[in-house]
Amino acid sequence: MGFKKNRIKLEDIANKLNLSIATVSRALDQNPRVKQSTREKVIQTANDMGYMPNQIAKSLSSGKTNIIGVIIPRYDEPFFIEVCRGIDHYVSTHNYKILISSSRNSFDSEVENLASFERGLVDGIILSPTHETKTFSHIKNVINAGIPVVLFDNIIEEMHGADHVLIDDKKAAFSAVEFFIKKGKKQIAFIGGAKEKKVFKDRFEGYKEALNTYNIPMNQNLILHCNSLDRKSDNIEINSFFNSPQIKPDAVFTCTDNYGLLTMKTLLKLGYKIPEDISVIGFGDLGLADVFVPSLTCVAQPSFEMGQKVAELLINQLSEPENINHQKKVITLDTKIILRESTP
Amino acid sequence: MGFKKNRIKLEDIANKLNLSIATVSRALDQNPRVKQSTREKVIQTANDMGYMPNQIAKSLSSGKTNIIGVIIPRYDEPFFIEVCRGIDHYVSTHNYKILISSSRNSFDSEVENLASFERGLVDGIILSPTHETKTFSHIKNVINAGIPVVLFDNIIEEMHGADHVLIDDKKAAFSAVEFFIKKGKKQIAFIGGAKEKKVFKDRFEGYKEALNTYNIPMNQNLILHCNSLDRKSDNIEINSFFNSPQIKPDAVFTCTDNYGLLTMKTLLKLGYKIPEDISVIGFGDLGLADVFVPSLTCVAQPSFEMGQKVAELLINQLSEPENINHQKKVITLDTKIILRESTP
DNA sequence: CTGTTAGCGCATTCAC
DNA sequence: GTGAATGCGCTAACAG
Repeated sequence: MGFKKNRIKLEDIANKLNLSIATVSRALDQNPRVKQSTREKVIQTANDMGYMPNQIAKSLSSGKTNIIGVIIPRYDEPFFIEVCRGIDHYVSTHNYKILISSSRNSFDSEVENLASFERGLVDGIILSPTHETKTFSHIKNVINAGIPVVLFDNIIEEMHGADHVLIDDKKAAFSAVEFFIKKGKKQIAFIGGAKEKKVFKDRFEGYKEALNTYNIPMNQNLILHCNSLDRKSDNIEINSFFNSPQIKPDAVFTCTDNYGLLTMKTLLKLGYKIPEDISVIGFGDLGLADVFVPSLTCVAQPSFEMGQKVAELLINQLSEPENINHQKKVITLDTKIILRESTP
Repeated sequence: MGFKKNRIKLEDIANKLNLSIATVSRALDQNPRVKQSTREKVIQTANDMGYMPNQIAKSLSSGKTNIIGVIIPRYDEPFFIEVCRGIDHYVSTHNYKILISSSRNSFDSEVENLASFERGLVDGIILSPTHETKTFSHIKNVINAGIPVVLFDNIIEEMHGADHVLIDDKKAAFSAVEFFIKKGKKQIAFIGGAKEKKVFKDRFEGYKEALNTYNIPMNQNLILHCNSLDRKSDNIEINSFFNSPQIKPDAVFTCTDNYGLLTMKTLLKLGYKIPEDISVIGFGDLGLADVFVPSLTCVAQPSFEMGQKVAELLINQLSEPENINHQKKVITLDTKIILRESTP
């Protein structure tokens, strides 16, 4: 039993003032059933003695910790950090804190993290599933255990049993490609990530649909699905893609900002002029899209807002009288294209 | 009193097996003082019944939460995220989790966050002080309350009462500027941030000392201390700095990667060739220093390692028999220059 | 090896 | 208005 020094507790205050613990507790709790003069005395002595309530004891007694658990696939992705900022921003005004952990893009780790949160440490959970996550039962279990879960990004059909927030990836990609087409582009390349990941699949769908809609034949040589997980390898893949002689795109739609920047880097090195010879659109609008020369036109994803929204959904569930028959909510946020120098 | 559904507890298992709660607890706890057959029965039933230990109850009883509180000045700075990754990496192997909160560069908020952690939620605290933080008493208080605190980055003298991890900012800046000088540069510009911030002050000292050492006169027109707090305003400041006609530097040392990238952006727009006309060195080596065209030479700061180290110091304190007369440790990590295209 | 008992610090019901 | 008693779920002495 490790004890934090000689912490002051309610009992100490009670003894000093010849009051009961209950009264001291009530006095500190804004409970009206206590004389004004007593309250003042209690508050005064509490301050003098340097009293700090024990959050753990409070939690055990009250059944709530005022902590929200957040599970993201990785830390080093500005998108997730922005979402976390949004979450933090919202919940902090409701007296909650967030406990962030990373699943490191591993399903097993996601399950582990959930289990750890289920041990009563958090009142609710916000989760962004990994691309390995194909099933929903681990999440369902937590919800059944009485802990609300709200999801964002990368949601698959099976998960529609929980509230979630996402953007319309297909539509967003469609509009970016449509933008190119309307500018007269014919050879539009697509650069995405691992095909198993829902968001990349959807964006690819949007790409295909745009081409279809405008009767532009799809060319497999203009399509790249990066499989690597770090930027260095991405760079290599993208490099060799554009170095292939068969490829002569006049526009590139990339599924992340990083892909967009790496694409521009590669193209510049190859002597292309952007946007004169070729245009590029990225996806996300975080990080340094606006710093690069030329700056990168992007599909802007409302990350911060997504965090706020997902937090709002969770807090709402937490303050509902009882989660009986909670009506599942799906929120789709809008994206928009931010025009910069990489497009005409 | 909000209750999590009908959670299985030790008592339920005990009842079902006609055992005492204590025995069940011991069986689940790897305690050797329990018959093998009993242990197996208990573990089996616990699994069958879907038992999840209540972390809060455990914490109250044991006096430790296995949570480390982390306070950083802001989320949207890759440096801090990297440090957090390092912390997480280290503590997760020691069965700890991290609770991150941001002081939003405000001293008051830092104090608040500390107080909140002092309420018994965390076993130890890792803190990176804001640049507003000029005093140490709020930290001292927490330490006196028996909660170990380890600091990193932006440490001032007064704080030497706590373990901390930092880099030698002055030396790092000195070596970068020395690098320029040895390449024959004479007009070396300095771009830093708010002068109140310790790290910027130290880097400026290093800059001055390098010039001094090599008998190069310092030119006030070549020095910029950015006062803004966001990238957009930084951009404006840097822009107007280089647009001033008096300025003709042949090299620029910047105190962050972002300043470095913004500087290159500005210079490229002005028609400079990098590194032919002018060289640039950034500081940090995070984010997209290697993606930019040209890629940015940097003083590399070992952020992830810093996180690991600071976590190690904290965990060590937590596992010491008693914090009696703990010998304060100061760890200085090495930096190195990563050569890229922005320098000859 | 197992059971009994007594906390951990606070909130809350029920008396007075 | 205030106090005494009970419980939150689990750990850890102390017995046996």
